[in-house]
Amino acid sequence: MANEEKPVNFIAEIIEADIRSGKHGGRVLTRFPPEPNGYLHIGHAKSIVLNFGLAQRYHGKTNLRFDDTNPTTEETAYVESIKNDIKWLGFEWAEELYTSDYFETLYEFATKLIRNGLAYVDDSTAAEIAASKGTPTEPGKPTPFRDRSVEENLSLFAEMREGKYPDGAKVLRAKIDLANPNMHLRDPLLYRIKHAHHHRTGDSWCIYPMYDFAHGQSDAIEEITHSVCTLEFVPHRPLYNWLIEQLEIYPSKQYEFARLNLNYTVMSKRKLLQLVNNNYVTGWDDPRMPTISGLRRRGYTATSIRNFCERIGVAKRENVIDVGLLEFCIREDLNKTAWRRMAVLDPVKLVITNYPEGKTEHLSGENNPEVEGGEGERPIPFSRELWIEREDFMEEAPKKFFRLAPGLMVRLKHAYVVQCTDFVKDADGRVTEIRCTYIPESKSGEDTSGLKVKGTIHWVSVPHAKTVTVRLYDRLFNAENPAADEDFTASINPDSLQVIEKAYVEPDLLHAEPGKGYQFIRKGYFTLDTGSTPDNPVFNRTVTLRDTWAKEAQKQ
RNA sequence: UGCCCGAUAGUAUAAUGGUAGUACGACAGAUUUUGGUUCUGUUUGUCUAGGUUCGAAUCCUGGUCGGGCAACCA
Repeated sequence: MANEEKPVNFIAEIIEADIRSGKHGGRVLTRFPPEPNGYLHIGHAKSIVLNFGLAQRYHGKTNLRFDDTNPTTEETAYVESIKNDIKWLGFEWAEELYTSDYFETLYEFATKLIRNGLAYVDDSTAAEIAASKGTPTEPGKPTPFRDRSVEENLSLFAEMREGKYPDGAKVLRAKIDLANPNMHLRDPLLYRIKHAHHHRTGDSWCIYPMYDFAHGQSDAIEEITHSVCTLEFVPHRPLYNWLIEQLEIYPSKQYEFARLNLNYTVMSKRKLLQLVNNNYVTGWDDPRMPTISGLRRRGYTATSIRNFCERIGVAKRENVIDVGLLEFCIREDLNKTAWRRMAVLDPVKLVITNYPEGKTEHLSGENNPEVEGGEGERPIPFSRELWIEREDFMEEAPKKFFRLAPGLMVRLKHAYVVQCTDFVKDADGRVTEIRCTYIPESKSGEDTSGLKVKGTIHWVSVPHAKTVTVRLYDRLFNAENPAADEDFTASINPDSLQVIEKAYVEPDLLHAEPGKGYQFIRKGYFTLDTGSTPDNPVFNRTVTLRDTWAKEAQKQ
């Protein structure tokens, strides 16, 4: 067996059984078959991790196959984004393939069915065909074209290909069973006429195969052993098998699992496209989108997404995963890898009255306390005037408030312990300045003060502070299941983006690298936005830190 | 009122006829120069009614509930 651990899910079990029994000669070849009509989202990531992961685990391979049979919605730009996302997630496909590469073969397959009396050209309109299919409880009836001769069907189908007919004039249908309780077996459509420009085949075709006459056939052509798809294709499986059998091609097998649903978001490409087109977001890669590119821009790592996909499991039961699990996964990864930096998002000035004016000390702080050695240190300038977070001061402190208030002491991270002596308010009652004294012998690393303070706060030296833009993202929807509403845009969160034009950060943050995660101490994880420039650095908040104090404060 | 799929803690997911476990969450505590991290503990579950069996989450039957299936989309 490929490895000693027990199978990770029911599909892995099937594969192991197949390997044991020698089916497919013990070979494992899966495929990931996106349609290039949109960007990949986190639901696709589940499928990618499943398909590529299964192949890796059992020493097989995975093909990337673009299911491009509908030229009116598909574009090369989508192809590029999809390839980029899969690579970024850390997977390598064996072959890059396109269903459109098989158009000629597929056409031959269709003529074989016709020759065997198993397919016919139908001149009925879409409405007529729909009506003649019956309903789930009533059988369908044949249309007047069902019993055309093989010769007539053959020449008509050839004429369809030649472009003799306009869109919708004729279709090719399989001749199966109009009374079958499975609607998909009631003479399904195989080919339709579409005089449309295809992103790869250009204008060489004006008839295009339907999904059911392309997918299984492509699987067979590639000799895919395990064709893994989502639950909505379960009723297609009998048709999948029927066509493979009649065509006498490689017996690929289809297996279905439940797609990923995440609460507080939408996952259908149609809805995501709507968010883009109606400018609810800035694009497919808006950091609030559940797309791979959006998550990446938000600061999610490939590792965290892969871990998430493994942790949610694979089964056939409908499921809704709590977005909190995704957040757990990114925090888990970034906690171990992100370099710590200090940034003040909502500043108020703190003056250390007993610290010499004009003096600067160069303190230092480790980059990553989670790693032995801290991955080195960066210098942090310290002076008499500092920016601190407005929420870290209260005129009157409630119980268990371990921050600043008159008389209270806190440690300034990587620096000294200070005690609040006084504060200044303006005419509107807004605090404009907090005054403290510092304890010189409490310096970090050489503290001889013996003081034990409950709280530590972050800060940035006023004269050394750099200014950056910070974008605070929150969930895009307030409803747990936005798609359940008649209009899913009704529950869009109006506060899903808060822009801070001027946040103060420690100078070293100007050396931030694109694609790297940073923890703004006590505030959350951030990453440089793709639109960031050296002149105007922009940081996106990936996720906040867990905040048990916020919960406590709410109780009070 | 046809066919198909499913039902295990709040959410997911394991247990493949033999002690219902794991993760996230929640709650409590310890540690902490991040109210972060880490550690410890607690909490909550087999849809229902029968049947088979020494023994059923697992097998069988009925029911209930949820989802899917009729696009010239995939």
